[in-house]
Amino acid sequence: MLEKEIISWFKKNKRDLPWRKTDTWGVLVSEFMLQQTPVNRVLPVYIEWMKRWPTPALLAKATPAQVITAWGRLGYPRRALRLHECAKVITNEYKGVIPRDESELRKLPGIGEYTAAAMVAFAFSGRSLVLDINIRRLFARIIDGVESPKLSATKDEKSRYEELIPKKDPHLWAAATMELGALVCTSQSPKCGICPVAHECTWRSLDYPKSDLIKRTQSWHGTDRQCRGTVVQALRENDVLTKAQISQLWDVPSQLEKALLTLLDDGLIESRGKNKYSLPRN
DNA sequence: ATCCGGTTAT
DNA sequence: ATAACCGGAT
Repeated sequence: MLEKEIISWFKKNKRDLPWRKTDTWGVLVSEFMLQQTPVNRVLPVYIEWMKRWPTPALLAKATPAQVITAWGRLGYPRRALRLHECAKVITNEYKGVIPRDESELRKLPGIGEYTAAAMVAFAFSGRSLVLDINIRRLFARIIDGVESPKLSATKDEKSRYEELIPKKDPHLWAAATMELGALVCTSQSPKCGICPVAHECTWRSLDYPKSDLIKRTQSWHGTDRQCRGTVVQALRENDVLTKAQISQLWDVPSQLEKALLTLLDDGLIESRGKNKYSLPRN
């Protein structure tokens, strides 16, 4: 029985993560940070963040510059802005109370399909279909007998996995399958030797057929993303920078020009007078 | 040089 | 459906 084995494995082996013993706001902050960023990198930033802004109302009063700076080098700083916006909406339109309803959660900035489901499960101990890449990979293997899931979850995948959610403690099922996927059924060199359900894993029974899926690896050096990241980091470290100073940071002027425009457009930087830039101050 | 990860805009 | 969006670890 998958459910019993996975949940009992979870109870014995789960990591002691700070967002597993906090309030709904703490869970929300952690989910934003964990979108596209591994646990180890999130941990220190999360701790400081919650110390500084322990409620949505407090974060709502911060400036974008403070928020972007506190986000540090987690990557994709638009997430920091969205979390900030989210805190403002929760404060102003929900009286500071994070909604428990999945469709309400979906309306908030930065909360998509995954995060809404994760909040229902992890913040409210409710029933929802939580499908992150770890859970999808775990199910692909033990249920479907393939090494890797599709790029995005199909309707078929969703309806079949929906039926696996137990009536009792559905949130434990979400947490346990995610943890098993993250710690044991890893993408590279899965630890089948310590897997509580190795004996009923379809992929294993088939002798680990390889997926021929080509997973495009995103390049980094010399990309627009690296250029943007370089500019934002420089502005974390300097209140104001002239365009001349910023130009020193990147050797392809046209690319830098584009980065400045998109950063302005995203609200990640602002123009301060003629040819000067800073993080947004209000 | 490759790996790991959701949301949003088009 | 596809593209754009980060950066530390290995």
